[in-house]
Amino acid sequence: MITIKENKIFKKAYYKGKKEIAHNLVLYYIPNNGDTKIGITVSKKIGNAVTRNRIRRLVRESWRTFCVKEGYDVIIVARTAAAKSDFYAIKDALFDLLCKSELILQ
RNA sequence: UGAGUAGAUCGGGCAAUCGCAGAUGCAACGUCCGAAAGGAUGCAGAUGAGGAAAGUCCGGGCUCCGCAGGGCAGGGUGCCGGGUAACUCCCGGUAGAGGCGACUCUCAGGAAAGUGCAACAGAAAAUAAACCGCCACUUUUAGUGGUAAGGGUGGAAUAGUAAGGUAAGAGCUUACUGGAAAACAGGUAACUGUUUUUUCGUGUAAACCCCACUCGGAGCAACACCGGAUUAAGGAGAAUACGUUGGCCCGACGCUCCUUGGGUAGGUGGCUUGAAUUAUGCAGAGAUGCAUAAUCUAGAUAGAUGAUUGUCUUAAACAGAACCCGGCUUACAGAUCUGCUCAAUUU
RNA sequence: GGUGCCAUUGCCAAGUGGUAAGGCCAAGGUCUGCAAAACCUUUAUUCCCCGGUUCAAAUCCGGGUGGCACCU
Repeated sequence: MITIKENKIFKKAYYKGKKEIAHNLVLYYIPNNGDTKIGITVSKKIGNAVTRNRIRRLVRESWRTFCVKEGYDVIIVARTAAAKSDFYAIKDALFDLLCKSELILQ
């Protein structure tokens, strides 16, 4: 799993990329010419450090179970409802988003 | 048994599968990224967030500011003694307040060194004073003098109660109580007790201030090293000037400094062996100190602990290390243990 | 991670212990044929919250909450 570290790519995906929305997650994606990278954003509005860490881990664990097409920058933003979601809710939401955006393989 | 009070400990456990992090060992000495410094990549078994990691309210280590120097200004602390690396911390005591009690709480120096303030009300708010009243005298719907007992105001009115005394009164006198001072005794001290003397000028210092002690500034985004890139334009000063030591002056040190614009801002160290943890013993009333033995117990850099299943008593509260320690404060479901107090009952 | 600042009416804000100025907005009135302008009147009661000092706290002291800025 390769993560996005530059602020440039985040901004580029927000302004130029496409997006899909679920009730607790938002997915931005934009094609690049390399490996698929993932960036996870959980803002301070959602909760304290423990809550934010937990959401990030759940998203990362869900991402690990899916096979995704090569050549995209993908950014996942957590919404306020994600603080009360358990693992299965986040996994289902992420699956829906990946199906809608046609990034998922199989 | 119930109610309370003080203190201590824990803060989900175990097993299986998948996944993450750095270090160690083995393998490899290659491949990939990069201008370089350097980084990534295989396998293994162990290890991997807290009592508050939080707030950043104090104190210290560490690093830099040449040394960390002097003075002024400014800040902090404030009953006494002790502990500590240090402290707005802790322990023991004193005084005051609360509670039947165990016990708890307290920013607890000085108001007679000086300055200020005390709105409204009230006669008067501080070198006392005289509105009503009381008493005496007179020129009698009033004035002069005496008076602090009584009235009313206020948070606060020059100590309170009783008796004597007086024209009326007054610590004017006496007794008791309160305060202050002195002597003696006890205590390291704060202070306590006894005796004597004295009628005894309010409150506020979390107002300025005084006294005693104490504090240089900044913070790991500090700082050091390696490598790279850029160095253009304008301005100031040249020893009675400028800059640094983030308030000022002295002292010390240095020769460059400032403004605007552009470019580059990558990596490594700092980083975890420490006022460390555990156990035992000794000293002490306690905080704590000393000695011996054993142990190594996160170190990331967009930031590592998660998911699933089973099981146990319950899908556990508050909550995530970021240089490191000692405290304080704040948040917190629940569980366990110990000392003590009060009430009821039984023996 | 560290450092600093702020919170007062709907908005902008003044206020160095004695009961909260001013402007804008709003509401009502006067004026006008109707408006605007002008003039008059009204609107803080938990001064972000909790405790303390004081006779008395928006103000002084301690703790908390929320917001903002800077250091990369």
